Amino acid sequence: MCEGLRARGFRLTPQRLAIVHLFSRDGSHPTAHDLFARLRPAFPTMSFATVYNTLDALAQAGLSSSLRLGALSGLAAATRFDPNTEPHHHAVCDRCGVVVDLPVDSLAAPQVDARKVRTQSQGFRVRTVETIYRGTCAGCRSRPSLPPLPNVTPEA
Amino acid sequence: MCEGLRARGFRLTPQRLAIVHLFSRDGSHPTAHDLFARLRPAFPTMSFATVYNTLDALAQAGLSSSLRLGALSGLAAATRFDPNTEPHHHAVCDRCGVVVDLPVDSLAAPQVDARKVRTQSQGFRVRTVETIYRGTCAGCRSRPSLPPLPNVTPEA
DNA sequence: ATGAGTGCAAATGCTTTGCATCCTG
DNA sequence: CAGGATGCAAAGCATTTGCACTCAT
Repeated sequence: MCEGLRARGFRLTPQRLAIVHLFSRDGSHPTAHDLFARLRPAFPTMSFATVYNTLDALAQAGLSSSLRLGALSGLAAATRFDPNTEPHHHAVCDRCGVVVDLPVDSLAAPQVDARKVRTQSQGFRVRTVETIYRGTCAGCRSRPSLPPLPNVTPEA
Repeated sequence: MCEGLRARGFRLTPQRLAIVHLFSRDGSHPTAHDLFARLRPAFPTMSFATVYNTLDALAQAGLSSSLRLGALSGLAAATRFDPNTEPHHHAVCDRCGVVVDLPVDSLAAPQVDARKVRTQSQGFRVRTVETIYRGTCAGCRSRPSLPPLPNVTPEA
């Protein structure tokens, strides 16, 4: 992932290396705050600007994408970031907020070649397709009642 | 739509009637600010709280849904609201931000019964499916270069 | 009349920005 | 050693909330 940044002309600072190291192995779709919180111990002077800046650099290099899933209750909806560059869907748990990646063939309705489809009556040229499945994850289903629901990002 | 609100026990105030009247005929997926701006001339004292409150009431009555599509550039991503309660997809133009509804059968990949599918390895029980096609709309494709791109909500 | 709804303003939370300083390439 | 990157704090926005007042039912 670092090579990708370097190839694009981005400088590899210690902060970026740390962010990339953490983010690239993180399948939890962390928010900028999540990453920031985990980096602060090692980089007490780290700022949000740097986290966002690096995430943006990764996006420019095609090494990450962002997800806006909306809030669960009245909380503000933070952008979540995803290092998975393979085509995939997302499943979001309504209760605990966990987000899991789904390979494109794991459901009955694959998104296949819709990318090139030009939607008939509207003249749209489609470039990307994004499918979100909302429901309840296994953990929350087996749990008796709905727990207090902390601030997203479970099983961190 | 008003009946739906009344049936749910919501009071029909002049403000709500105006919001519902405007919103129910609006296929542009307006933001709260869009509606507010169009209502202010007739209701100089209208507040955002009332707009959000009414949109929330409509959502509770199952008469509208919300869309979080993310910002086009660095702007904050406003929630867009949709009075269309039929199952449908959304196509979003990367350039001008326009959002159009797509009937479920207008593309090769229908979302059909995925609602009841339990995604294999993850144990998720899926309740809703949401598909977003991103690309370029007919108008922007025919336009020579990329125009300055004002603050979303084109052809209002 | 009674409590849901309204309006206002302040608060909240995420994200961006300006600018002086730092440090990678 | 030049310009991209960082850190800090303040600014921006969308959205929510508290509270006193109003009005639909």
